[in-house]
Amino acid sequence: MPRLLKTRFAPSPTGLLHLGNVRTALFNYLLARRENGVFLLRIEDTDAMRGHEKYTEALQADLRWLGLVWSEGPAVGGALGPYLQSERSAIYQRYFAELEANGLAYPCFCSEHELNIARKTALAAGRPPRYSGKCRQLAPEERLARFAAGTPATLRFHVEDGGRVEFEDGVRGSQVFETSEIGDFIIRRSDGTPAFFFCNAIDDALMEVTLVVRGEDHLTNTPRQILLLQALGLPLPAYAHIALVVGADGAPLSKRTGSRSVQELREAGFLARAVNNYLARLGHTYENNQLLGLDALAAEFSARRLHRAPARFDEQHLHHWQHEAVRHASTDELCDWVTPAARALMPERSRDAFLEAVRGNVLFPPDTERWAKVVFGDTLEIAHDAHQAIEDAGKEFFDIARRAIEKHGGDFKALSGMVQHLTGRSGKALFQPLRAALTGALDGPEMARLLPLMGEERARARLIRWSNGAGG
RNA sequence: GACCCCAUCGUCUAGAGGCCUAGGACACCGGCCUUUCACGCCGGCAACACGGGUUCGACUCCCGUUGGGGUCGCCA
Repeated sequence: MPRLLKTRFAPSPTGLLHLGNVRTALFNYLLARRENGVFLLRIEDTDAMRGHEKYTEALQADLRWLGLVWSEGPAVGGALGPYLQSERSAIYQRYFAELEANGLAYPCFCSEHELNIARKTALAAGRPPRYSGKCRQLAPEERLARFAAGTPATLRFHVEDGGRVEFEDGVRGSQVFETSEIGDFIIRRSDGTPAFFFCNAIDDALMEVTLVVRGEDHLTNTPRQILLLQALGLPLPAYAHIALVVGADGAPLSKRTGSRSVQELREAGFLARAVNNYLARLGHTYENNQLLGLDALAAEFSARRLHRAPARFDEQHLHHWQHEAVRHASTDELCDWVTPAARALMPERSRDAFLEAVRGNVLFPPDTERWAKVVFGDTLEIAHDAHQAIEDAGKEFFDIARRAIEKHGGDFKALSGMVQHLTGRSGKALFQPLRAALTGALDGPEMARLLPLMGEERARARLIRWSNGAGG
């Protein structure tokens, strides 16, 4: 009988969520959703660093913004909580005690400094930088003496040499690791807090997570967690390690290579649907090239369709999905999305028509504001090339244009037709100066849609400005 | 350094031995639409990292080389 699929996202609130993080969250969400399973959120705030509450809140806001709702975790609860690791100390203590009682873990008195030196010497000598196991040999009385002296101690999990750990990775296939390559690792820090390898694995088991989808950076750490879980007799989840996202230069994602936090993307005006569509296709493939909603994204998501090589972040692709998202957004959505200044400029009754007119030509809210100013604003900025086009057309041209607008109002086709007829100009020579004087630019949305929104008075004034002034 | 993972157009990718004259998307270029530009629509350019095998046949399998990524933390 197959267990209900339960995936999880277990971020550490040490900073804002970025593209790589949130992609992992998305994949977990999509998998759970496709199977009607559970998507769980757990906050790994063990080091209790300052500011973590701020980030805990921020990460939940980011997830909600993207629509990646969790059905178990902080804020929504669940039977297997608490879902903040900082509230689970008592649980961890039990397992530490069990491990120690069974002789599977031992206190280590080596100082950080000492360990660093050992690691460096090992590396320099071409040996693997693995813990020597020094404190494992300590006699009981020696341990007692150190404790009595107040020497700080960590707790190490003992990994026996000569074994092997095998598991099936959901995206990489079967994996085999020798235990001799692992070494004893720390599961409790000297300040008593649990280390990542430990609480992460324990919680997955205790919270009944059935599938762990995480970055490839955890692949070679997986055998440690399996060993731990086996030592404790806890159930093992299935694992799937996804390739990491790298920057345009192929190096790990950094601010330098365009990696931005989800918060920054949202503030820049990216639409959640654009981010989701981009991320779901980064290292994964869909037959459908249309903009998809989360449910459609989930329906065709498959771990088998995940590419195993690191994927490069490409801003152009993100922009493509942003363009699609803007194109398909409802006018209500767009109205919420534009800048407050643009919103203030748009008259209620021409709001929808305006948004429909410009949506194909805008990517971000400031772009919309630009057109709102052009269409509804009183002053007009004229770009250099536009100014040139106006001058080239000459004053007589605008005398005629003025008369045309007085006759035809917001009917751009009739207006331009009349100007063509009376000036003999057509094509570029006809439309560019008209567009330049009316909008201050040589490119933009269809004039036939902008002019009626602009209103006859505003348009007329803009044409008169370049004419001989007669009839002002 | 050891171990692990990976390698198809510039980028994201399809491809599970003959369906490949290597398909799609983004970008780019061209055309159409629009009496202008943009939007939209249509089309084009463009890749199997290299070297050995295995096979009647290799993008697909094996080995090596090169390149990239990851892990080996009292970070998660």
